Formats: sequence, structure tokens, C-alpha cells
Amino acid sequence: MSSITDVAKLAGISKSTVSRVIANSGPVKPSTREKVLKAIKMLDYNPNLLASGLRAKSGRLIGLILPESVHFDFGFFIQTISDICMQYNLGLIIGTHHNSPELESRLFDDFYSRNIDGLIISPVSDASLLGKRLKDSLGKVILLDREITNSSCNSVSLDNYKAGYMMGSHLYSKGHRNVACITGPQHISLSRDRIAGFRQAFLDKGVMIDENFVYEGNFDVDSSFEAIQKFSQHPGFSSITAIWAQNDVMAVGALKKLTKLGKSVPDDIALAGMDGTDLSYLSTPSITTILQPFSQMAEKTMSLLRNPPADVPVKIKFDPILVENESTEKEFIIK
Amino acid sequence: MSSITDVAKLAGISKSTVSRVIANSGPVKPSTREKVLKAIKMLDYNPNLLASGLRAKSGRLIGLILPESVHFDFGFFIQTISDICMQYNLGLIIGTHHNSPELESRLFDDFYSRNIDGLIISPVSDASLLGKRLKDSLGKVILLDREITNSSCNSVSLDNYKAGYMMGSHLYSKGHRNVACITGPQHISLSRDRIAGFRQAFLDKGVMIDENFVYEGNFDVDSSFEAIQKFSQHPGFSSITAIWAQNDVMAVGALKKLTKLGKSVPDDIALAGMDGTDLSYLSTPSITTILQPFSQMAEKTMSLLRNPPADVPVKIKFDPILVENESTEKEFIIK
DNA sequence: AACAATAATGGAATCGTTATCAGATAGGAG
DNA sequence: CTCCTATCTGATAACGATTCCATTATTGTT
Repeated sequence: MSSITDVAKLAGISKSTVSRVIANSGPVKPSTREKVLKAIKMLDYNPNLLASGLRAKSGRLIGLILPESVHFDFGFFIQTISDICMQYNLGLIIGTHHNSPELESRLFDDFYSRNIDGLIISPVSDASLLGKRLKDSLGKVILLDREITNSSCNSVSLDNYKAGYMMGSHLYSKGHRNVACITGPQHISLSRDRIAGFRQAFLDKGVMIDENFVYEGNFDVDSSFEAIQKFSQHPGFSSITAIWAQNDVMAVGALKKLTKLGKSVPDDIALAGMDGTDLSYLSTPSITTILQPFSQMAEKTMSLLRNPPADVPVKIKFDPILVENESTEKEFIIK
Repeated sequence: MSSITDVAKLAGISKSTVSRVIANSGPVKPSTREKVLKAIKMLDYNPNLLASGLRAKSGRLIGLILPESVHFDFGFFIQTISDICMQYNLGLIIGTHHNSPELESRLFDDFYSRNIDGLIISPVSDASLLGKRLKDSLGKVILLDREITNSSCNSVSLDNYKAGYMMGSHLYSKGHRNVACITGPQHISLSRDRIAGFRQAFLDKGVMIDENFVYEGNFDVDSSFEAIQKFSQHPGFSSITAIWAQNDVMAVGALKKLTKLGKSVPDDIALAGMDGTDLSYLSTPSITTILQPFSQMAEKTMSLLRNPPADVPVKIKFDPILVENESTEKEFIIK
């Protein structure tokens, strides 16, 4: 590892001038610039980002805090954000909090002590301990995907209420009056918003959803197995004609379990998911889902970080897109 | 952002002593320790990692360079590595090179200029430009998942030849003599190793694989569609009784396409995938696959970084695990 | 009570970079 | 030939933490 001093010595010139050449700040005689560039090449010199970051109070670094990274949607966020960071010569430091407020706080502190230039965070839930710390660094923080109720942070997320409403309307229009739902964890506001919208869509048509058929899942396969298991043991199950799982993974899990129980999708029962992942169209039957524009959300997030809005907070909600597939294609007869 | 100087001033004491309290290096009178801790709490002080990293020539940072991050396997690596990093109070900086040697090099340089303590990389391919740079930092680098032919780096990967051989043997034992394969990109050695093992398994039984039925995919769904399309147009297709796709995503894609062509799995044709992802058991029929112990691989990688082996290079190969599912359960009659 | 040994603390240099300021060189005008 | 302005360059002081080294305070020993 050679330093700027090494370069200066080799070029027979001062550090200041070398720095000027690198940053293109201030005038440098062409001939000395040449010498410097040659020395840089010879020594395979790269400026130390810790030193410059310390001086400039900017680590040329974006922090990304997610619940986990194995989930498809988060992988997509990582991908898009990482690509944009690369484009702007920014590093990307990542941490996952597994819904633990303590881990979330540790990550936050660690990131800040690295002089990050921006923080993108999909927070734990309303139980997050970051409240006031987030407030102190408003321009630098964007909440992505998940919201914190009543927070004054900038945020980029899907209109989850609308997503629920769209799905409710869709199922209603297909003739379904007795529906079930496998939700995400209720401590996360997006899960609450989704089911609220779903309920409202039916309510607007005068239909009440039976709360016995609302199951709180955790976005993982196993919880969808449990949900179907529980539903199937309820006497009212035979009248249920549609199930909405709040992500595609749980929808596919539900499909598997329903098939095992001898229920055929979409003939006996309709099924829908959410996210618009490959899973939805790769499964047989293909599953009706709600597409989330993950890439656009990530792009918007980065653009907000790079051009901080004057009047915080900015709350951006993306529109969900309903994708109809085979799993809800059958029209149910309305008695 | 308060600095150690602020803490020192507030505590009415020198920076040196504050530093000693924080790092627990050297003796400090209990009463002064108290004062310091109180000041730290009052100021909400966090040591600046750029400053300490600059001094210590250690950024408390691990670099992770992957081809992409949306793929399931890479998501798993990120997750496990990130968790271990957290455990040891190390940051994790991530970049994806999209199989571009130039991006890969840029990431490498950027990471190094942040004084990373270790680098985990799944390199571009043999076309990687990192050759000598990797050699210069042997103890610090682990190749994960992908190898560079003839490199002298430590590496942790699956025994991909064995995986291919296992799958070949399995299909042979089920009576298959005319098989097809959808491979990964051939510039990546693991794809070559897999198909080589697969070929050899059949060869050892005196069966030659028809090269018309080896298709170079790219691990994405679309390429599996194309593969099946191409296979189906070949006159010999009707005699093919089994297809191995070198990952689960392509296997599920192949399943979808085969179903469309009126071929039933596993009755008309057997199908297998690789990776052991949720996809394999969630699809209908469930798909025979080869399990990769992603978490263990990631754990081993981190443990190698933390306890660098004396005699480099260390090449660790994990054993693949065959998981038999419905998609290959039918025994084909041997004429 | 005097001294040695140890505990506790502060000062200063260092890591590599950049920005400010002052000094040097060159070129042109008078 | 002098003076003045550009153009160019170098020394220095930060950024925040750590680690020697030196100094002072506190014990214990005889």
C-alpha cells in the first residue's frame, strides 16, 4: 500500500500537488501532471478512503439496513442500490437486523461512525429504538419499504393499503364472498395496511371478512403451511373460495398444502400472492400477484439521497400493479 | 458527532485516558473511568471508525464481491456472512460485478483503499484481472463458490465435479440412458466441473451423452425456456428421458416449459435441479436437487479469514448432498 | 521518613488526505 | 529592466483515534 507521500517522493514533488492532480483541484503544469500520473501508475497507488473520509467527513459510503437479505425483494433492493452506488463511486455497507431493535441500533451507530453519506433503512417496526436518532439526521435517511408510524423521515414504499384494496376488489369481482388471508407480521405496518385495504374493499361491497380466516404469518413458507392447516380445521373452511397470501412465497406454500389437502387451485379455491416474483409465474398454476416495482423504488431512494428534498419529510408511495394469473381465473358463481 | 476530544474536555481529562477507558488498555483509576463513561453517555459518543481505522490500518471491515445479489444462493451468502460480521463487530461492504472484470477490479481497489481486513470474492471467471493483486494479499482473500483456475488463493466451494457425478449416477440408476443437461455459463469453472462430472458418471457406465442435448444456460429462467425449446426441435428429443438443469431456477423453468409442451414430469420425463432451494420442494412435482450447504460454506469462509491458515493456499471443497424428490421418482425401463 | 516500585495521567507523534495560505516562478506590459 | 499579475508549487494544519514516552501521584517497604 503506497501513500500519497510515496507518490510525491517518486515524482519529486510535494503532496499538495499530487493531491491537486488527483482531485483536479487547482492548476498544475502539464509536465508535472505527467510525472505524477506516471508515479501513480508505477506505485499502483490508490487514495486511502479512510484518510480522505476522515478529512472530508464523508466516507463515500451508503449504509443499507434490511430485515434480512435472503428474501427475494431485499435481494432486489441490494442489487439495484449497489449498482447505483457503483455508478457514483460510493461504497455500500450492509447489515440485517432480523427485526431486533438492538441489532438495528448497533448497525446504525456503526454506520454513522463510518461517516456514511446516506442511510437507507427498512426498520424493525414501530418498536425501533432509532426514533430521535433518525430525526437528527433527516436529510441523510430514507426509510425503504417499511414505514415507522408517525415518523418524520423521508420514505419510499409501496402503497400497501391500495395493494390490499386492489386484491380485495379483484377477488370480489371474481365472485368471491368468503375469503381468507395469510398476512405478514402485524407489528409491521405494511402488513396492517395490506389487510386493512383488503378488508375495506370487501366492506365497500357490504361483505365482512371472517376473522377466523385471517392468519398472521411471517412471510416464510412454514407459516403458510400452518395457516392452511388451521383454516382447514375450521368448520367454515368449505365455504372459503379464495385465499390471499401477502407474499408469493407464502402463496406457493399455500398452494402446496392445498394440493395435499385435495383442494385444486383455481377450480376449488382461488389463490393469490404478492410481490410479483418469479415464483408467481413459474408455479403451476401461475399465481395472481401484486407486482412491486422494486427497482424503481430503489432508484427513487437513491435519487432522494443524492438530491435531498428541501421540505422534509417526503413520503413517496408507489402504485401496486395487479397481475392476473391462472390461480384466480375461474369465475365463482354468486348465489 | 462528538469526538474523543469533546469527551476528554467534558470529563476534564486527557484524550489518552479516554482512549484507555474505551479500549480497556492500561490502568485507569475507577473514579476517572466513571467520569469518562458518564461523559460518553452524555455526548452519545461513538468512536470514529475512519480515524481508528486509519491509525490501525484496519477498517474493521470485510469486503464481499459477488456476481449479483438477487440470486438465492448469493442472498444466503450475504445473510450468513453479514451475521457473522455483526457478531465480531465487523462491517460488511458489498459489491456485485455482473461478470465484468472491470467492475470487479474497481470494487477490489475501492475495498482495499478502505483498509478491509478480509475479502471474500466470487470472481468473474478465469478472465478476472485480479490475478497478481490477489496473490499479493493471500491471507486476506478467500474465493467463495467460484474458483479461478490455477489460482493460489484460499478457496471455499462445493465439489462441483462430484455434484455432477452424483446426479449422473442417480439418473443412470433410475434407468436413464438418454439425458439432457442445461448448464451454467461455461466460462465459469463450476459449470464446467458439473457437466464434466455428469458426463463421467455416464461414461463410467459406458454411456455417451449426446452433445446436442447439452445447452449452455446462464442460471436464469429464460435460458431454460430456450434450452427446452431447442431440445424439443431436435429429432432425438423423444428418446430423452431425463433433464438436469444446473440450478433450481432453470429446473423450474424447464418444468414449466415441458408442461406446456405436453410432457409430464416425472411420467414422460425426469427432471432435476441443483442448489436445494425452496423452489425445489415447493414446486409440483417437487424437484430432485443437489443441496449446497451455503451457510456452512459461508461460515467456513469467515473462520478462514479470522484464522488465516499457515500454509496457503487452502482449498476447501464441501460435499454436495443429493435430495431425491418426486421429479425423478419413476423408474425407467431399460430396453 | 525516605525511597523504590507501581499506578495513573498527559503530551506529542502518527496514520493519509486535503484545504488554506504563503511563496516562487513565469510571462507580459510599461 | 522593473513591476504586476497569473500560474504554479510547497509547508502546514487540521480530521479523530491510538500509542509510545515521560511525568506525576500513590502505594508499600524498611
